[in-house]
Amino acid sequence: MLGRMATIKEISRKAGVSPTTVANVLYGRTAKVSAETREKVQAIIEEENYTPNMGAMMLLKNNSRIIGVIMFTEPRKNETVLEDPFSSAILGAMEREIRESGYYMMLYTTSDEAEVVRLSKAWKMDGLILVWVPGNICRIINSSIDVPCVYIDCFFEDDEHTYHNIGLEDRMGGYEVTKYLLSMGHRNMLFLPCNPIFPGGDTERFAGCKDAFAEQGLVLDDDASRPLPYDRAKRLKIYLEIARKKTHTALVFSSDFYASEALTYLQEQGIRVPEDISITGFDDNIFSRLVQPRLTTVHQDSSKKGTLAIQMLVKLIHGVQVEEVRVKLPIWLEIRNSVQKLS
Amino acid sequence: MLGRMATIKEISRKAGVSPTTVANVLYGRTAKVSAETREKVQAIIEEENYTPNMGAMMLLKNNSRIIGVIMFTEPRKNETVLEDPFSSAILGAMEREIRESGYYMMLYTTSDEAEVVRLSKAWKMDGLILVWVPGNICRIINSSIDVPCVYIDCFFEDDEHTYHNIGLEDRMGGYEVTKYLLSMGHRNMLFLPCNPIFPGGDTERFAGCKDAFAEQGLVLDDDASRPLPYDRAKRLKIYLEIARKKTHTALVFSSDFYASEALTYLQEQGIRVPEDISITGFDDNIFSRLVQPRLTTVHQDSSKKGTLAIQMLVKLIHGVQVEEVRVKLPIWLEIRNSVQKLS
DNA sequence: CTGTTAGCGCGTTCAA
DNA sequence: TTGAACGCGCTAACAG
Repeated sequence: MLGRMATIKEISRKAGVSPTTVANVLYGRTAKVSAETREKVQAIIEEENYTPNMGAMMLLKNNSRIIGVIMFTEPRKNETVLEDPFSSAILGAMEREIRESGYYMMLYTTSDEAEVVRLSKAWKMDGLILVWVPGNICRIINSSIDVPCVYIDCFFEDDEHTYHNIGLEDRMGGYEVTKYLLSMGHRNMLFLPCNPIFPGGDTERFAGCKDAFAEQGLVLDDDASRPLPYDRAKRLKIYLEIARKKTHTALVFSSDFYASEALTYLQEQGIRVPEDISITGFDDNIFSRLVQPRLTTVHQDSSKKGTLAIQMLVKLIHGVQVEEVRVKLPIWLEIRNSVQKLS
Repeated sequence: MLGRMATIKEISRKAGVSPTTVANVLYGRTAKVSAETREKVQAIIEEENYTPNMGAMMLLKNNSRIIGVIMFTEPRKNETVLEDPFSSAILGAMEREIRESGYYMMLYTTSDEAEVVRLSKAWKMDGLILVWVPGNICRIINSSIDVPCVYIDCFFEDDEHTYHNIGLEDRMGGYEVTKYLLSMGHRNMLFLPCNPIFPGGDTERFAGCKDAFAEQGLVLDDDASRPLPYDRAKRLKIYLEIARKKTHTALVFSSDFYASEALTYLQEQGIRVPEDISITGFDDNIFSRLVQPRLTTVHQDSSKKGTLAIQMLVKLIHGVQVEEVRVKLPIWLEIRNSVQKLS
């Protein structure tokens, strides 16, 4: 307990045996140690609360039992991604699953693939979780890293590598919400993706919106998508501008976070939701149930993404073949009160 | 880039020099290496994207540059604490500060102090951040661990050890909000702490509530505090029961999370806020600005807690004396629309 | 002046 | 039941 952690050498000295004998006791090689010695050594091991020095283990086994969790931030985005409640749900689930699987979690935020490679090798990581990594960088990482990688919400540009990904029925999400809006009489909708730079989930969701239009023999063109900036003040300006123009009857957001931000702000500016403009979200997290009116939104299970990702990664680490390489978790539409029926 | 990380030995072999020469180049001992050799070796180092094996470093230096971030969960609380937006704000700030200070972040959730001790020693951690640790466990940790520890939102039972803590003007928070309620004519308030087990911030806040009453020559007795259970369904039942009894005119919550939960739920049950009952929050996070009416709440800067904690820890690691051992970050009352003026 | 050999830190296994 | 050797980075001491 006190002072520094006991080493095998110290324990062996206290017990008056060799380090090898201590190791034999530790690993239950009873055939190699007399019962008497075994008990004496065991007692000291417990007394000293012995745990191996992970540095020595790394050197010896060439691995560390560390799972690196890498959250990609975009270079332009200065605030930390972790503050998003969506990532904290995933993170919480991962921490738990990593710990319960007997691994350790190293958390790192970056937008530099070289750093990821260096980190994983310096720490002899057993595996990596990569969240929101752009497709071109996934390719670099997969060809530079030789330990298992599981991606979360990533989209890949090539098929040279086998990518393991935990994703979502994004396209179906866009489709479902748009189909609903159409059924409520909306024809002029605006899609507001979160992410101004990378193609990814947002692109898929917008494709789903188009699908719903096409199904009705209608066309939703590319002008109907307006990416949101990272700066809150700029976003608010955009919300107001759009609502005042009255060219759209419905705003389709790609996250509950921005949807509730817009809803709240527009109300403060005297614009009624859904009477003046309809709003939909995406995620079905706590935000969608706090605002008044409650947000009609697309449900997804964020924690499950984290849990599944770790379970898949641990399988890969153990060399178990994973049948489903690209998981797409189901979504469903959660209808509440933020959409107006148009006559 | 490809395959495993290059070792000094491999680089020395490629350059046709000894490992020592490579080390001399790495550490800029120019006097010991000819300019020609230096450049040749330097080129290979960069080409191979060399980084030291952290396991070897741990063995050599007896530290790891790992900062352990330990989130205490209560044994009864099964859900992960990380999903709380409050902890994600702190966490995000810490991740950033740790990375920018050149350390690595290992994240771990537990309620077992022995595990904390073992973890910190096995990994030769340079320092620890401990969040929401009960006082009796702080004592054990401080006497068993010989690396710097900085606590966040902890309360200590003894003065044998020097505890470094980043906390909040909790008592002042309870005082300010209660003073405001009194000024609005409320005399029957109920304080609803988050944490049914440990004394801590909630106790301080409640003491602040009593201070405000005492200042007016009034008494707030212990019945005016009702801890909330972790089970959501049970909480909702409590909210409704209290509101229906009409014995209290104001509910003083210890977090925006529960305050907005209650506000939303009571509204769904046909109870008007603040006309039928007033509600106040604590934290001033996004929740308080999403609900309608906006929550009157006590402001605190969660991210700053994380940043300051890491800055203090890094100082301690570097052996720098820290003048302010127990930081209490300021709070202020944020008045919005969830409190009714009583005549 | 330039470069090398030797040895430490720790846990594990093979050969003795 | 034990000594020796290995994995890797770093530095003190030493050789060319």
